[in-house]
Amino acid sequence: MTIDRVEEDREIAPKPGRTLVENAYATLRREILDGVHEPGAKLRTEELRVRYNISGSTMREALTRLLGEALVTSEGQRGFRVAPASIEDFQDLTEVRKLIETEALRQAIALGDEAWESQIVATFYRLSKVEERLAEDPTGPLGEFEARNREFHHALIAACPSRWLHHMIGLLFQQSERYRRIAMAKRTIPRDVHAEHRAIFDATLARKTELACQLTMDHIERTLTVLRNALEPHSSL
Amino acid sequence: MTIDRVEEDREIAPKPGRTLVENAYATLRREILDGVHEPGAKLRTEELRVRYNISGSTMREALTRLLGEALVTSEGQRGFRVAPASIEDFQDLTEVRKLIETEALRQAIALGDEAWESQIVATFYRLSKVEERLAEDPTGPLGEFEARNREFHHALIAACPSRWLHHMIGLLFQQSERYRRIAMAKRTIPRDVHAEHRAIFDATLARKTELACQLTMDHIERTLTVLRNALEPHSSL
DNA sequence: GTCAATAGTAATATCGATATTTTTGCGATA
DNA sequence: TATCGCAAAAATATCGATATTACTATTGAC
Repeated sequence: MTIDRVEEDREIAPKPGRTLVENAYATLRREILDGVHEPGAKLRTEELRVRYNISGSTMREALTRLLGEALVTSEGQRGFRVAPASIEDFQDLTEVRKLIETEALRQAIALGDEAWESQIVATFYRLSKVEERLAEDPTGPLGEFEARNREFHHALIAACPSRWLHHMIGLLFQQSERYRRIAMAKRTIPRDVHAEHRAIFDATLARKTELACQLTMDHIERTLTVLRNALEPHSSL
Repeated sequence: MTIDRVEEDREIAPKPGRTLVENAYATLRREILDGVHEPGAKLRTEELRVRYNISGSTMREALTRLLGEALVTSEGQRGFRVAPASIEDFQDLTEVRKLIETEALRQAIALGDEAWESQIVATFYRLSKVEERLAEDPTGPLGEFEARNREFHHALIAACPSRWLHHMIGLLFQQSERYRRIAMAKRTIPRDVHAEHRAIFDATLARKTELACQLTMDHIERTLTVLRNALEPHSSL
């Protein structure tokens, strides 16, 4: 396992205001999204509870929380596992995201006000900065990129008033994060992510609804293409 | 509270194969969906753990599970509550369901085989039976109706291959159950649910995609209309 | 040599008690 | 009379140990 090595790099910073379950939950989620725990891997409560310095029941509660986000699975009396990942799952994820995120974008463009626009501008700027740094040093701040990327994409659809659309988009976006991580590492075909973001940015602010939606779908689809090309046929994730 | 009264009616039947958390989780979920615990009501672990004869940590785990299905909320160090309900929330739910379920239906009609068709026929038959009984005795087996209704609607889209679409539809359908319960009780405008189901049934088996989708949207929308009419303006749920 | 039964081991699920935090009740002060 | 502070009470979060179940390896029978 790569756990020990990661332990050195990553400072597990338990935020003080939060409860112990919340901290364990947040940390474990990040580790799963980062691929520290491989898809399908067993998550032994004993092992984890030592790792996070909490008790058994508390650890179970954290694991149960991830269950609802479909990042871990649990079978009867045989404990927890990291949710499996497959190219088929990612393909499915991609299609559903295209459907739902474009709908949210449509609504956002129709309803967005000036505050909405300015947030898009702000998050796009911050994303661009980290993209620049990442272009120079590809081993750079991947975690920060993910955060800025999420912020930008969220800002685009922030004016969509549907709580449930937001909820599902959040869920699906998070799921995709696991796959994005692999795609960025194994990238074989060239890709100018920044250009894609700029195109979506321009189209959205110009209120060109159909163009913005089409660009968004292409953007979502592209990560799938990258991952498909990077993977040998039948190789696992 | 109405808890004591309900305790008489409902036999809490802990299925033997399952674990204690699973039982408590299943029971509590059903009670929330049935409105035993009002939206926004506090869920004290002490109270519940006595009710279900389980320990504190175990009860917390069950509650945490409901968190992922958005039936329960939790705030920092101040416990759990039943997720709030509002007409606005139901309206949102309705819109999103229209979007997602029609997409799934489209795919199902495009891909469904004979086994798919036969399952629709079977579940429609069973649903019709309970609808008949319910027409004669409106205070009848509401729980069974919900089950058959769910089975029928699931059969319609069973041929849709997208796991994620199914996952979200399940989530949203469950959420709607809380509101459906209220709508059926407070029904003020007449409604022939059976006719609606038959129309969807016919259109789907005839592979009339657009018609089936339109009927499905109307069907989903109608419960919202009923609920709107039944409610005084600004009255809570 | 394969299979089945089983004892021993590892892991999971559950419990009951304790530590911690929030809420409540009440009197003092302005 | 309002409100502020503080102590008591209630509720929540967490712990460490135990009961229960699943897994594993070994033995014995065919």
